[in-house]
Amino acid sequence: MTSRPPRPRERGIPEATVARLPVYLRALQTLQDRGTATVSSEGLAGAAGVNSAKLRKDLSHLGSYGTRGVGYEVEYLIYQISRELGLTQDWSVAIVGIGNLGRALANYGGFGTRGFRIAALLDADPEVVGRTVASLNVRHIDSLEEVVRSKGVSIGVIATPGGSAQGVASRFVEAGVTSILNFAPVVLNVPDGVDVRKVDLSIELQILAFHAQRRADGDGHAHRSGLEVT
Amino acid sequence: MTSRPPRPRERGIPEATVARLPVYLRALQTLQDRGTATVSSEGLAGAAGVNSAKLRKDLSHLGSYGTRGVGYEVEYLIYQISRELGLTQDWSVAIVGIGNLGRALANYGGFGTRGFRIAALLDADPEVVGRTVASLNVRHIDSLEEVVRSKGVSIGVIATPGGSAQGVASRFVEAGVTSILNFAPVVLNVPDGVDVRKVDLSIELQILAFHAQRRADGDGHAHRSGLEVT
DNA sequence: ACGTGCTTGTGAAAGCACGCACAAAGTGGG
DNA sequence: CCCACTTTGTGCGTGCTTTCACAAGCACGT
Repeated sequence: MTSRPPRPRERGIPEATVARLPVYLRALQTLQDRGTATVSSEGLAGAAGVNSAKLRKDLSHLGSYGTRGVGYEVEYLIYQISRELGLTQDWSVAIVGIGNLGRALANYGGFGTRGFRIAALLDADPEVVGRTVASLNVRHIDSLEEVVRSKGVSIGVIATPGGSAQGVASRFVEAGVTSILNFAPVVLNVPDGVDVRKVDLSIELQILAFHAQRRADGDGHAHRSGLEVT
Repeated sequence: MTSRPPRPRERGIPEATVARLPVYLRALQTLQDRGTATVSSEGLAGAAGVNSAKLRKDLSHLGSYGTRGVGYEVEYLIYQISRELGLTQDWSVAIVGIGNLGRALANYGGFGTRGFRIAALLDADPEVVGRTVASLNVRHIDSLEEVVRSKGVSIGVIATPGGSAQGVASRFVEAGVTSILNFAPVVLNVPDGVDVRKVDLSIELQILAFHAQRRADGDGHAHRSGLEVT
């Protein structure tokens, strides 16, 4: 907002930082909704649940967007992080598997404020195909390739049972989708150049159980809190 | 199965390893279902999507459960990992927020084969309270404390809208729950000694978008695939 | 009984990530 | 104009993670 950034970035943001940027972004949006115009690293770090030095180092990877003695301008920083994450363009998302989880995803309107548009819902069950979910018509899985092409889908979400996941993934890849978010409890096999991220409910529970057990039998010392899925 | 483990473990499994154990466990169960009795580190690593040296080092933290020249006995290793993760005991789980996501979680029967029992479903909406979901009666959120006590709930799952999440978390903590799995898009504030893990759909999408953008504009070199949520 | 072949378990090195602590830089008051 | 105060950006030490490479160990055939 002040002047044009001299050197926007120089290729090479650490993976750990990338994983935290969305958290900062959300905290910033909350602040903006409250009418806050400026925030210090300390304040933002508190809202995001991280150390302030870590926050500053993370932000320094995108450029020098703060003002010493003052802090960061909320609106400007939102824009810079959004741009870095690629949210200034629209991403077209297709969800396969319209069970409870698929429906939850489809109805989860606020996908990081904007940047993501759910372009299609697909399922194999003839009972589900043809229904309307989140004001979208559920189409049959056989039309996956056609849908990807016509809607320009660039991100595929897999919310099917484990058994069907690999097949769907392969079809996504075949159709040219190179970003996949997998909710099915299987390890997907994809060629190089395809980016797969996995979200697994039972894995998270198992990690919690491990720490709970550790606290229970070892006992004595408490465990650090605020663990994040990074 | 052979002989009793001499030194089961010696307190201090790296966090990164703990996060991968559930993945190994699932891969092992898949192998067992196929009737495989023995597997090499190479084979298991392939099924779990990791480097075989990493797998061996991970397993070495639990003890020496392999046989050189042969590999690991599937059944025995399943038992050891389950025990380490604390899955040999039963964990009682309560889910708050029975929207689409809450229902998806409630119906997701195969919680890592076993170890987790969904003990209660809670919601604030009078429209939902009293209904039956996954053969459980949905109770009102006001009975949270009573339910935690009577059912011995040790893990709380929050699947509410963001606005209600902190309140629910505080009530869980107040009631003595020290493990929380949070699906709401907010940073929870909890005292030390409480373990919070967060699963956030839109954060995962944003990370995918970042890599996709990077591939698109920078282009040239492909990006490593098979990223996991660790 | 012994050698061959395969696989584990682990020392060592390289790479990352985190957090402290401070210099650099900007603001505002006098 | 200068000084005191605030907050950013970062150099550096520390500890964790990953990967390589190989010695140690076990099974099996002869």
